[in-house]
Amino acid sequence: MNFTLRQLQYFNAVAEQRNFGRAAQVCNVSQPALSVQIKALEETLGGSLFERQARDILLTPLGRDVLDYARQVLGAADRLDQFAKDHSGGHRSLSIGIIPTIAPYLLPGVLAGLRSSDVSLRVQIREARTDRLLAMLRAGEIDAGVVALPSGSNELFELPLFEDRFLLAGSHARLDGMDSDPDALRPVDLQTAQLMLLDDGHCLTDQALEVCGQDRSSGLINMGASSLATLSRLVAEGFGLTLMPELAAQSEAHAVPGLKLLRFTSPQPARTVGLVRRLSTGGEDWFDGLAEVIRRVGNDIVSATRT
Amino acid sequence: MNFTLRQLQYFNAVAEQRNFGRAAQVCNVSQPALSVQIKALEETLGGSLFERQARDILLTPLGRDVLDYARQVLGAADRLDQFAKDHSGGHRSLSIGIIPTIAPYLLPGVLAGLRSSDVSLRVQIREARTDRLLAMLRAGEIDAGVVALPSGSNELFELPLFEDRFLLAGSHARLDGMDSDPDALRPVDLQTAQLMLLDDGHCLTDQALEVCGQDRSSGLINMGASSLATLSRLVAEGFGLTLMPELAAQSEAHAVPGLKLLRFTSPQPARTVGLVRRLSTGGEDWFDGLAEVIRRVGNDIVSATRT
DNA sequence: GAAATTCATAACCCCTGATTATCACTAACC
DNA sequence: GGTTAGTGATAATCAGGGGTTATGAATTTC
Repeated sequence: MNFTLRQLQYFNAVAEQRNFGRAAQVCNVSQPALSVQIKALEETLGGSLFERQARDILLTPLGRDVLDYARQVLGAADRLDQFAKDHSGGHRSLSIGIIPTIAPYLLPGVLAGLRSSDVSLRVQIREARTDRLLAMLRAGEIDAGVVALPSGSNELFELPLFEDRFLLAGSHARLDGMDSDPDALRPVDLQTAQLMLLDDGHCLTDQALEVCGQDRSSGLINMGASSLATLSRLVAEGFGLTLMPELAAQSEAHAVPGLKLLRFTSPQPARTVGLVRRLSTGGEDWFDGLAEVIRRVGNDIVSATRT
Repeated sequence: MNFTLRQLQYFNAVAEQRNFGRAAQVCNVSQPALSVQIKALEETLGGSLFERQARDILLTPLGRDVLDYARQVLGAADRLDQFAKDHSGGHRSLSIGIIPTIAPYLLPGVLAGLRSSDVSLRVQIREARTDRLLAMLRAGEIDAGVVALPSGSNELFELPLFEDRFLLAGSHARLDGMDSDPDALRPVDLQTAQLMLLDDGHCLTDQALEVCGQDRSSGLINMGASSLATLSRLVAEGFGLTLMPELAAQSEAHAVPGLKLLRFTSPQPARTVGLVRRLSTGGEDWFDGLAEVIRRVGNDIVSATRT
C-alpha cells in the first residue's frame, strides 16, 4: 500500500476540476506539489490516470477505474473524520456486565434513563454471574460491571451506588403470624427455617447463608432455583422461605399471587450494589455518567419499597 | 482529515496484537515509531484509543468505535491496492460509441470476440449518430468511436478498419428485372428512382444521396425511417428502394421476407468503417486490441456477403 | 507574433516519520 | 525484598517526503 490519502484527495480533485491549477487551490497546495503527487500516484498504479490536453484534463480508462476505488477510500475516511468531529457528544459503544439478580429489575429503568439523559451511550449488555463478569472485565471483553460489593477483586475499582436491602419472602400461611411484631424479626431467627436459594455460584446465595447464620450443608437449604422469579413462585406456594432484595420486591410481588414480603428489624440485612471497572480504565467520563443513571434508578426502586 | 493510512494500519495492528512491540514487527517499523504515531492519532481523535496495562493492551470504548471506521478505510484501500496489482491484466472500463447503422450488426460479434480474446476489456457502449459521438469523444465522455470515415474532424485520430460496400435493396417485383445484367447496375442509374432513406443526421443518408447523385430536396427522396430494419421492411413491401450496407445485408435479408439485394458494378459504392480517438489518447494498448477485434469481426461479416 | 494558459521540472527547505538509545513502570521470579 | 524481564514512552538524530518559488515547454488565443 504505497499511496497516501493526500494523493487520493489530489487525484479526486483533479478528476472533478479537470485542471491541475484549480484542483491545487481546492486542496490548498501549490500546483507543482499537486502535480508531483499525481505523477507519483501514476507511477505507483502503473499507468496514466489522466489524458492531459492544453485546456482540459480527461480521465483515462484506468483513471476512471481507479477513481471508483479512490472514492470508496475517501468516503470511508470522511466517515471516520466525521465521527471524530461528532464524538465529543458521546456515541460510545460500551459493554456492560450485570448479574442475574439485578438485571431484570434494574435494566429497564437504566436503559430508559440513558435514552432520556444527555449521556449518549450505546450500551451492550452481558448478563452473567459475578465470577464470570470479573473475568470478562479483566480480559477487556466488557468495560464495567454491575455487581454486589465487595467484588472480591482488589485489582478493580469499585464504586458503591445504592443499598439493596433483603426482605423475607414466603406464603401468607407462613408469614401472617410473623408480622405482628415487626421489631422482632431478625435473620438469625430463620436458623431452623427451610430456605429456598438460588443454585451455587450466585453471590446472593452466599449472602443469604451468611445473613441467616446457616451453612450450605444444612439439611434445611434447598439450592436449585435459577432465578428470583422461580424462587418467588416456590415460596408463594409454601415451599420454604427466601431472601428477596428490594430491587426485585415490587416486581415479583406484582407478578406472583400469594407472595408475602416482610421487612427485618434494624440493622436490616442488605447488599451494596456497585459499578466496577479496571483500575487502568481511568479518566473516562462515560463511567461517571453511567454510575449516576444506575444510582438514580436503583434508589428510585428501593425507595418505592420503603414507603 | 488529519490522519494517515499508516496511522490506521498501526492502530489496527495494535488492536489485533494487543502489544506495541509485536504490532511494530508486523508493520516492519520500530516500536517507538509506532508508539509516536498511535499517540498522534489519539490526539487527532481527541481521546485514548487503548487502555495500556503492563502486559496487555485493551481497546477503550472510543477505540472500539474508531476501529470499526478504520477497518472500513483500510478495507477500501486494500481493494484499491489489489486492483492496482491486478490491473496489468487489463480490466479497463472503456466507453465506446458506435453509430446506429453499424451497432446492431457488428456488436454481437465484437462483444463475443472481446470475451474470448486475451484482451480483457469491460466495454460500455453508447449508440448515437456521428456528430453526437464526436462531441462526446472530445468531451472525454467516451474513449473511442466506431464510425464511417472520414469523421469530419481533423482533431481526431482515425484508423480505417474495413470496407463496407452498399447493396441495392428492394422488393422482388422491383429488382427482378434489374439483375439480368449485373455489369450494368450503377448507382447513378437510380436518379429517377424513389429512394427510402434514414431521417436526416445519419451519415448513411448523405452517402446514399451522393452515391446516387440525388439531392435531398428531390421529390423522389423519402427520409423518415429511423433504422435500417425499418427501411428493409418498407422497400421489401415495394415502397421504393434503398442502399443497404453489407454489414446489415445478411441480417436484414434473413429477417425480412421478400427483401432482395443486388450488388452494384465496380467500382462498388462503399463506406469505410473506422475507429476514432482523440489525438491526446496516445500509447494506450487497449485501442489496438479493440481495433483488431472490430476489424476481424467486420471483415468476417462483409466477406460472407461476397461469396 | 505576442500574450496567456497550463502542466512539468528544478532548486531549495522544513517538517514528518523513521532509527537507536534510554527511561520509567510493572510484573514475575528467586 | 531484590533482581530480572517485559513493555510502552521519551529523547536525540537524521533521511526523505512533501511542500514552496521560480522557470521551462507546449499549446491556444487574440
